[in-house]
Amino acid sequence: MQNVEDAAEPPEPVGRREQNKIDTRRAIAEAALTLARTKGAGSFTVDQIAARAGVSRRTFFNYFHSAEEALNVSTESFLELAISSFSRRPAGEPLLDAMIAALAATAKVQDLAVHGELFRMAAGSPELLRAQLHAWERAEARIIEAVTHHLQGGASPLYVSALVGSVLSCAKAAMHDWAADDPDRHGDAGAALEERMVLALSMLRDGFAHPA
Amino acid sequence: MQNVEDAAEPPEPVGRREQNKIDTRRAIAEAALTLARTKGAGSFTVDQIAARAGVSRRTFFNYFHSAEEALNVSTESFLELAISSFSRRPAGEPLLDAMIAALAATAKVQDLAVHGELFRMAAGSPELLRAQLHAWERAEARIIEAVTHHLQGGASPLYVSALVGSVLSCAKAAMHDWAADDPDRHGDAGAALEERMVLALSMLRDGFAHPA
DNA sequence: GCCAAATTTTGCACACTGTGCAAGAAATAT
DNA sequence: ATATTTCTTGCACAGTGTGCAAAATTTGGC
Repeated sequence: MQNVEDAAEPPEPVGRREQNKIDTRRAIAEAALTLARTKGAGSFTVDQIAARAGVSRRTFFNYFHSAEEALNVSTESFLELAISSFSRRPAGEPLLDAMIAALAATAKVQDLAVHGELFRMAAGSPELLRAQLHAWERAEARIIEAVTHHLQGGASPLYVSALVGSVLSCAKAAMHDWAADDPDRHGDAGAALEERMVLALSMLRDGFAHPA
Repeated sequence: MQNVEDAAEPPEPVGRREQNKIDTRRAIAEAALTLARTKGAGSFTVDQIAARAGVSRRTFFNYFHSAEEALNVSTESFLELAISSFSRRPAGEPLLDAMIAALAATAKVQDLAVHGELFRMAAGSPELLRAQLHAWERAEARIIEAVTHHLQGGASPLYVSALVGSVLSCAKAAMHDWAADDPDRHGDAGAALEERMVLALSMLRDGFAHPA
């Protein structure tokens, strides 16, 4: 039982400590999601999550500040991926193009069904909604920082934050619209979401001149 | 003590019941704001608010769901005003123009210093930030509804929600930028905020083509 | 393999939150 | 004046979130 990790990561010393933490985190998040599916968004307790994940109540709070935060792991990772995707765009590329490309790419990759679920759940759970909004807000702050750095002083703070906010609003609108469609209809969910992302961001680029 | 209200409102039967509720609400909100200023954003309890407002803890919860909600009365009323201002715009007016005008008008009228304060407080209090984001979200939903109604089916849901989200993001960015400036510098805060609103929304109308 | 140091988990205590309920107080209607 | 509606309050109760110190686990040196 010693060679658990000799396939993928060369310079990654994944000791048992870190691996255990990752596993625990995942177990908690999964437990929370299962409970949300079973009993509904705001209708279960931290104790239930902890029990299902096989940890103590106290340990749960070592990983998350609230039940809703545990549910949003998926949202966070989506945004995380979008950010890293953006930061890997070529330097000269126009901002909006880079953002569109990054978001569209992310829409393909991610485990999308869950996001639709979460979006819909949030409609009936204020606490969950607040947590999601907060996650987007944190992502926005990070993207603003990245873009500011990317433009190297070539734009006012107001410009950057208005731009980033608008882009994320369009992405959110796209996800909202996408999630509102009945969940498991046509085959490629990724394509459907990507299409809407591109569409919404094109509208933005147009300055919303044409009510398409 | 019988003619307490015979000066301004002709057809408004403001009974003692309603007036008391209004007063209580205001007293609670003020108490919360005072405490936030004194002890810091997340560093006081509901009991303290209730005590200072002269009501029972239970009554507090009859008016607000949380301490943060009580703090956000001001934010809510700002958005409320913006919405009603928008809905009074002439029918033929282009959407973006109407929204710009509505927000700019609201920026002048409102009791602005408090908003700056709240924005800055939110930076150090996750719970308050979430509450504010939630307030904006609720306003967004209402505006989307208003705009949809205003356009009478002439635009896709995606267009409307992307547009409204972007506009509000710009407004938020403007307030953020405005609040970040040192609080009490030049005379007319309203003008400063209005200017930024118009600026940010002009950028939006440009499709953010020029990094001004 | 075994022990010491570092880190993580856990139980416990404690202050605080948010809500249902029923009794009491205040405003309104008759 | 009194009956009725509406608001306030106290109480109970389940749940939250965090500090703290005692286990339990992992890591590294020998």
